Amino acid sequence: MAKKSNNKSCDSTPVKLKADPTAEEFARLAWAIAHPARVQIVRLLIGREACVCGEIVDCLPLAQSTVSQHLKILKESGLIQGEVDGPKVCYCINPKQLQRLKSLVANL
Amino acid sequence: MAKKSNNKSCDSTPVKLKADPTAEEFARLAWAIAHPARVQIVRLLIGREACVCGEIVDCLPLAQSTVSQHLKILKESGLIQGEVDGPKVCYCINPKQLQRLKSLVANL
DNA sequence: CCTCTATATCGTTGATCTACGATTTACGAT
DNA sequence: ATCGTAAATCGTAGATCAACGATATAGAGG
Repeated sequence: MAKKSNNKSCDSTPVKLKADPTAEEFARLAWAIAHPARVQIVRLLIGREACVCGEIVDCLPLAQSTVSQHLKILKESGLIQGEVDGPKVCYCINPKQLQRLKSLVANL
Repeated sequence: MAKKSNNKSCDSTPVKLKADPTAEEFARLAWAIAHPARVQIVRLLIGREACVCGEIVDCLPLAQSTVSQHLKILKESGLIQGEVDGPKVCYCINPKQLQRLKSLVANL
């Protein structure tokens, strides 16, 4: 292929950046925590090791169904895990995925 | 066991968590970078010191107006800065705000 | 079985995002 | 003054989010 007459490359990339899987993973994780309620939930779980869903609901000024939605989003991102404990559900941080997020941000 | 009629505190917080300014700042910054295109823009600027808007557009598979929108979002978050350079605009990272993001995530 | 509690899911509403083409604005050069 | 280029903004359409109340589900206990 002929070189472009006007070299409009960025860095050493000759063409447009394709969908970068790392960028997408980064964006997915960043988005999961990109809401004040979810930041608070994550912080709460980091500080408590584990927490029953009802306690989380009591800590936030949101309806139970809304909190449940946020928990679902965090769970889908892998940042937290939920474990059924009788009629309740106990949530905790997933240290591995949290570390992944920290690593991605630290290496920016 | 009597129902904990009023003691529904999490941790040592006696009542519902109010809107936490730090959580909101965190969410705002995380949200700014919570899109693959914005991740790529930030990475590009970190690796290049500075970059003219047109080069960024050429690096992404998006229309110029869309890239301009993403740049605006990043600029509003403080993560990047734009400086007019003749008819062009030169963007660069704002190291202070990037450090703020890193610090918030690292201290999770 | 029935009931109570805890949680998830459904359905809806309004707000916000994302993308684009078209237009406008700003600046340098002719 | 006019033109051309670079960038921002406008206007719009479709998708997704965030919040809620209502409802469904699952397990514990009477």
